[in-house]
Order: sequence, then structure tokens, then C-alpha cells
Amino acid sequence: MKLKDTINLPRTGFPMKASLPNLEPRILQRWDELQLYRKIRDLRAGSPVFLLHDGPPYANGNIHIGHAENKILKDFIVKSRTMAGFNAPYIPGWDCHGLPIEIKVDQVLGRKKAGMTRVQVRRECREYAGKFVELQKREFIRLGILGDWNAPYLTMSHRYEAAIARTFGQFVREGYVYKGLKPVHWCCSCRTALAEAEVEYEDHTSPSIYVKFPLQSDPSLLDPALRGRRVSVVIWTTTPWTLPANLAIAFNPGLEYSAVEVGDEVYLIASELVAATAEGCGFKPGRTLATMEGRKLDGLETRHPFLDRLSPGLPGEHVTLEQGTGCVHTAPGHGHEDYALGKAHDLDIYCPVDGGGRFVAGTPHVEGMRVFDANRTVLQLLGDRGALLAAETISHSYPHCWRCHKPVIFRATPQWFISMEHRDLRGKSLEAIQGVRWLPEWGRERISGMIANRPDWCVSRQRVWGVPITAFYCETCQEPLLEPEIIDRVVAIFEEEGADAWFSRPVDALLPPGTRCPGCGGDRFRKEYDILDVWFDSGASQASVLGHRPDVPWPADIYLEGSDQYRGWFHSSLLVGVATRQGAPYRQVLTHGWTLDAQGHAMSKSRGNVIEPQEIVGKDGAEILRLWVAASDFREDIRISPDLIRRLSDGYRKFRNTARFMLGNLSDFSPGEHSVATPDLEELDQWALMRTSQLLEEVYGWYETYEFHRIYHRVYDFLTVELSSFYFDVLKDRLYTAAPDAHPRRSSQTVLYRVLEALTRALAPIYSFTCEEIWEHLSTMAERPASVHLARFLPAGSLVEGLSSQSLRQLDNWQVLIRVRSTVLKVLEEARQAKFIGNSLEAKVTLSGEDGYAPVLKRYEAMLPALFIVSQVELDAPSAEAPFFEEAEGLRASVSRAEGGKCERCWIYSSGVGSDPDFPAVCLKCSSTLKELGVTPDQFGPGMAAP
RNA sequence: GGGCCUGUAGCUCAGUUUGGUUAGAGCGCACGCCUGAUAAGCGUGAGGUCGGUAGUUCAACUCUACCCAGGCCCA
Repeated sequence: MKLKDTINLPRTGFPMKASLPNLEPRILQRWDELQLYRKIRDLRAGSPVFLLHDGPPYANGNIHIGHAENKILKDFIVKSRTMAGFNAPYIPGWDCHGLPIEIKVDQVLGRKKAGMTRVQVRRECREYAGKFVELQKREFIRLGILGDWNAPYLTMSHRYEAAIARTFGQFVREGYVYKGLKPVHWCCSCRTALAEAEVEYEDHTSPSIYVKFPLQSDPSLLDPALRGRRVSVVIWTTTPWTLPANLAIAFNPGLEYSAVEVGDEVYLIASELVAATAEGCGFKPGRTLATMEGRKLDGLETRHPFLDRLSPGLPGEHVTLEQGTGCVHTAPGHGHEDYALGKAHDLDIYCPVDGGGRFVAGTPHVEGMRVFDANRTVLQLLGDRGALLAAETISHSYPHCWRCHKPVIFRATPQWFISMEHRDLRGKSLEAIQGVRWLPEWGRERISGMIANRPDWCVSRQRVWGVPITAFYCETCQEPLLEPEIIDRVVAIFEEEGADAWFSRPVDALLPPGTRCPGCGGDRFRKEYDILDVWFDSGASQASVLGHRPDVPWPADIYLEGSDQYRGWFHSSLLVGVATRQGAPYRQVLTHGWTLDAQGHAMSKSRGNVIEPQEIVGKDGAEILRLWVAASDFREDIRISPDLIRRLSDGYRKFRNTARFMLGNLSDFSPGEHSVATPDLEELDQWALMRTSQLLEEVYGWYETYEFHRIYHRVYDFLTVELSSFYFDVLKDRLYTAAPDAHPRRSSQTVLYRVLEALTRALAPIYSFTCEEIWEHLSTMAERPASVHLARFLPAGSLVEGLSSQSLRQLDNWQVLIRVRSTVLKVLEEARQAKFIGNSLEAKVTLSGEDGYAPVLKRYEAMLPALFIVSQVELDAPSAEAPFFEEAEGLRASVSRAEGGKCERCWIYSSGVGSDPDFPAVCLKCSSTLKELGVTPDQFGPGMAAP
């Protein structure tokens, strides 16, 4: 036997090395076997509900780092609310319809698609989406996200598709829906509308022309200097064929315009562009007769150069000085901004071009022509009328069809809209925003600005993979038939068969028998084949998911998504909520920023700086990814890099080792049997409980305010500063050298146990895997729930329960003692650097303190050696001449060699060593401990010599 | 180009709301101790003038303007 065998070293099966990539799957499997999510639901049934409503990620591709951030944050919230005692279900969802999937499927199908029915294409899309739902689901589960993965919501489920159609029906019933025109990218060769994603920009040669629009109104109204002059507004365009559809000219109200004399004429041009225009047209600008602000040109009357109509001046903020003349030809049927301007000023959305790209019958001069061919005719017309100032060709980037690679045009097409003005949807939405708690607060301003300025919601798409707009058209008079009652019937069919029924069933099997056109009485109808915008789908999630069960109420407590969703999901959900349920579907909206690379740049394939969550999970573990999210302030953009991951892994090890130390020192501790009552604990142990209690209070508060990064940092500091380097370090002597059952040892074990218990629960929402692993080890000591996630947070106050206010006040002395300790450590370091001592136990400290210190020092004199981990402390004024001397804040300390011999058992120097003939190698304290343990000298053999 | 947001030590975060002592922490780093938490533990120390410029003020990291860098959403 050796002396070392008589001390209590830590013992535990909790490994130092986590091997998270191995540990995590094991724990996930346990949760699965336990049916943990269901168990939590059962346990919390009847508790107050807290509902986070999941925003559905798009069911395409693997999850990326932004998905990981988003879902991990949601998991923090759901788990922390659950452990705080709430019933907090989490129903994950997926966004399944939409163009990106349809495009992918198109690519796979290739030419085959042409021969397929809509139903068949939709089946392919459904299968594709379903595949990625399963893939992403596995990836999310792997991150430790707890949720109802067996029953997620899918926007392509029958139930959800019916809810979308029903929601649309509500908009119809309340009169929000109307049909109008809107310009979209249009391929004349494929005869189809193209989404922005289907347009490729390629170089294209276009005409570049300057055209005069003669002033109709009296020019002297603009400026007296123009009296009697021939004044024209000069515009520039690269699409002459849109001139037949010109309905206005836009001027920027904030820019300055000049009336420039050119020959016997006067041209109106933005002042800063006069020179460039003159060069482009090849004229010499003469005198500037007048200048005026653009806002003065509002309502100006010009004549169309070759059609018998006026083209009024309108104020357009979009007009810039980048090119052209500052006077912008506006054809509301053929351009985005033209359209917006036209809508704002009640212009006709005029588009005389058919689906094949030909001018429709009755269009003067160009009837029946292809638009690009019409360019020549228009130039001719302009030339004949003297309106063409210059014509050349330019090569520029121009949108082309991704399929046939022909140049596309902007063409106004019939679309379905939801009016923002009807029933004051805009105003009510703005009002609803005020009642929502936005975090960060600027979110309120951001979404308000968007709602205030957005145009009517265009909800139709000329696509296949989505929920149809449930309208019909009378075959007799071509009028649309959009009736709430008919939609109700269709919704019922969708409930059973999904939206595919729209495409698979003939009209008669959708319409109620005997339906007649309210306009002409016709009884033959065809279906609308437009589908709904996917933002309408996701906006309707509240209708499908919320409000059907008591534990999943409408409105939700919180929505949490990236800041791009102010325009996306928060926005569409708000409009749906306000229109259909008179309010916002959320009480709080929390947003997170973007994930950037180490340099703070956005990640992209082209930059090559993409970091995949799967790689981190496989190499370092999902727990590290969770810590990354926890350590960062997610309200702003956060960075990720291999270096950062390495640091987080280091930090993780600290957490792990701290827990391991506690578990190791509890190997012979049975809480039921050995716990010391709180008032009877050693004072330092009471202090540790008090500090932990304060920590918990902060942590719980930060869970409520979603400031997880504060939790991470505060806990980390606590583990390092308070526990590891101070409390534990001081405790070691007691834990190791006292008799196992000695009161001071049981006292510290009691606290280790309670602190570990409290921290394990408090941190389980973040360190979900590791806390579960610790929990397993704690479970060997006492009966407890099968998972830490079934437990609740320990109330902060419970740790100090039983301590009188007087005892608590007394603990303040430890603040003073810690300050003293730091000064003493400085002197010890001096002595160590000088090789005067190595281990601090070789030292004796002489110490004195002024006013505030003296009484405390006196009172705790007996504890000081243990506190400083030295062999002796003498309260006396140290000599400033001593070789190792430190003075700070009224404290003076010096170091000398410890007196007496070194105890071979506890390593503390004392004069008592050698005085017990039975155990000559140890100090008096240790010899009595040995005797208490029933150890006899002969058990050691001859090895135990006197020092 | 517009709306909104961000910029404190090498890293991740405090501090800025109500301007006022030498701007804090942990990690990392350097040097050292220990070998009874050991691919651990402990100590000491060196690092920033608060993105830049100009202003307001007795005084600014904190207020204002502009600029630079970066982000989201639009155009």
C-alpha cells in the first residue's frame, strides 16, 4: 500500500474525450427509442402553451449553414421554454411547391416533359420535394433539434393544399381578389411567361435612338423665355417597338432640366445630360433658355410622335442620370417601372402585343408585325415625321429565354391580384404591426416601410407546381368565374385528393352541377391554370397549422427567421392574418442575421468560401455547431471559420472537463445518504451555491430575452474563473485528503452535486448532447427522468434555500478574500519566477491589510492557507525589504519558505510532520485521518520513511 | 441608386440607453508552475484609443454629419 492509495482521487466513467461524432448518434438513437418528443408532450400537457411556429425551409438541396443557425436557435427557444415549464410543441414544416423544384424536375425530364400531362409533371415534383424533405429532416435531427419529426407540415400535403385554397377563398369572399394586367418577362417563341430565374442575360444588339416628343401645351407656362418656341422633350430608348405603347414620359422631380436651343428648336433635357445627348444626336447645343426642376414638368403635355394622342409628363423617382436624357419613355404594358408609374397615375396598362410577340389587330402602323421586326417600321415612322434625332445600334446585356435562348420582351399579361387598398388591408396591416413585439426593434420600421410602399400582391404564376387559382372561365363570354361557394366545394375535394384534383378532374367534376355564368348564363366553363405564388402558400401556414388544437394556437407566440423574411414570410403571413383573421399571426417576431465567412463576406459557390454544416457535424460534432450559434450574437450577421470552430472545440473541452471533475469527485457520493444540509455547509461551499444561484438567475433571464450569447459567455467565465481556477482548486485538498466521510468533504460533494445538477439542466437547451451524457452519469446516483430534456430548470433560489439572510450577508466577505487572494498570487508568482518556490505549498505567506481587510483576514485566518493553497499564512506586517513583496490597495504580502517538513500525503509543510511515530512521513492531520480510516503502519511496509 | 442594419484587443462578446476616473471579460498568445482533473489543472504577463474624417462639448467609444468596409431587401 502506498499513501496515494489513502486519498480520494476522482473516478468516473465520463470520458475526457467526447468523440462527439460518435456520441451524438448514440444519444439520438436513445431519444428516438424513448420517443422523447412524445414524452415531453405528454408531460407538459395542460401546462401553459408557448408556441414557436416554424417557417418552412424550401425542400430543395441539403441544409446549409444558415438553416443550421435558424433551426438551432429555434431549438434553444423550444427547449428552454419547455424546461421553464411551458408546453412548447415544435412542428417543423417544409415549403414544397414552386419554381426551383419545377425547374429541377424540368431539367431531369428534359424533352420527355413535352409529352407529359400536368398531373404527371406534378407527380415528379412531389416526388422530388418529398425526397429532400426526408434528407433535410435527417440533417436537422442530426443537429439535435427536437420536434414532431413524424408529423411535420408540408405545403404539398392534401390538408395544407386545401388550407391554401380555403384561404384564397376567404380573400375572394371578402372581395380582395381582382384580375388585372402586369408586365412579365415573356418568351414569344415559347409563348410563355418567364420568372426572373428563367431569364439569362446575354449580349444583344439593339437600336439606340433619340426621339422628340413635341410639346403640346404652351411652352411659356414652363418659362416665359420659351414663349412661341417649338419645344420638344427628347427621350432615349433601345426598344423602338414599345413606342406604339408609349403613354407617358417620366421626369425625376428632383433633377434639374434645361431648355436648350438647337437651331430654331428647343429641346428639353436633364441639365447634366445635355452634353451627352448632344453628342449622341450629333447636334450643337445652343443657349440654355431656361432651367427648371423636374417637378415642374409634372402634367406637361407632349404629343406622341406618330400616333394621335398625348403623352403626359409624370414624376418618376426611378429616373436617373446614368444614361439617356433624363426624360424616360414610359409604356406601362412593357416595363416594370413603367407599370408601377402607370398604376400610380391610373394609366391604362396598354399592351398591343399578343403571346406570339405580334402586334394585335387594330394597332396603327404595325398591326400583325413581330415586335423586333417592327423596330424598323417605327424608325421609319419617326424619320418621316422628323421626330428621330439619332439612330444607331448598341450591344448590351439583354434578357434571353433560358430554354430557347431567344431575346425576351416585357409584356403585360392578365394576372390575379390581391388589393392592398380593399378594406384598407394596408392600413390594417400597418396597425397590426404596432401590436407585435419586434426583435430587434428596428424590424418594426423595416416591415412597416415595406407594407406601406408595396404594390398590390400579384398572386398568380404561369406554372404547374403549386396550388391552382380556383377560378373558371365562361367559354361563352370568357368572363372569369370566381365564387366563394364554388371554391368551398373545390376545397372539400382538395382535402381528399389534394390539389392534383384540379388537374386530373374534368371541369364538370369540380363545378357544382348546374353552374351558370352570372354574366351571360353560359353553362360551359374551362379551368384557370395559373397557380398561386408560393409566398401565398407559406403565408397560409397559419391556416393549416395554427388554431386547430389547444396546444397549437393562433396567433403563435413567436416567429423566428432570417432578416430576409421581412419581405418574405413575415410579410405574406401578416397580410394573410390581417385579411382572414383581423390580426398578425404572431405576438413576437425575432430575426437573425446572415452567416458570413471569416472575412465577413457572404458565402457563395462562386466565391468558394462556403462552409457546410455537414462537414462540421461529421468532424467536430453537432454540439460544436450549437455552441457556435450560442456564442454569437445572432441578431447581427455572424461569422464562421475553421479557426472559430477550433476555438469553440477548445471551449467545449473546458466545459466537459469541469463536468468531469465534478462527476469524478462524486464517485462515492450518494445524495440521499451523504448530503449536508445547506446551513451546515462549509462557508466556501455556501458561497459556491450562492454564486451558482446568481448565475442561474441571469441565465434564465437571458433565455427569456433570447440572448443566448450572454449565457454562453457568462457560463464559460463562471466555469473558468469561479469554479475551475478558484473553487475547485481550493477544494482539492479537502476532497482528496480528508476521510471520505468527513464533514468538510461531504459538504463540498453536496455542493458539487447540486451545482452540476443545476448547470446540467440550465444548459441542456444549448449543450443538448453533453448535458444528456452528464445526466446519464448523474442518474447512477439518484432516480431521475429518463432524459434531461424531461426535467425542468431548478429555481435559482432553491440553491440557497435554508440560508439565513445573515449567512448570505456573511458570504460577501468572500469578495474581499478573493481580492486578497489575487494579490497573494502575484507575490507567489514572483517567488516562482525566481525559482524560490515551485509548488505554492512550498510557501509561507506573511500578510497584512488595512481597514477593510484586517477584520476579515483575522476572522478567516484559519482558512487562508487553504484559500491560497500555501502551507502557512501569518498575519503580520511584512517587510517591504523582503525579496518577494507585493503591495496593492492597502494589502501587503510577502513570501518566505514554508516551515517544517512536507507531509508525504497532503504535501502541506508543517512542524507536525514526523511527530507521530506511527506515521512519521505525514502531518498530524493526515496521521489522524489515517487512523480514522483504520490504516495501520505495517500496511505500508518499509517504504514509509520519516522525512 | 433607395430602405434597414453592422463595424470595440488575433477571436467571441461586455460597456454606448441618461456623454465624465487609467475601455472590461474569457479564449488565444508569451513566459512559468504542477504532475493526485494529466491529450488535464494552476499562475503571471503582453495585446485595443473603440472603422475613418470633421464637428458639437469643459469633456465622446458613447451625440451629429460625411466617408470607408460589410450584410439583408429592393431597384
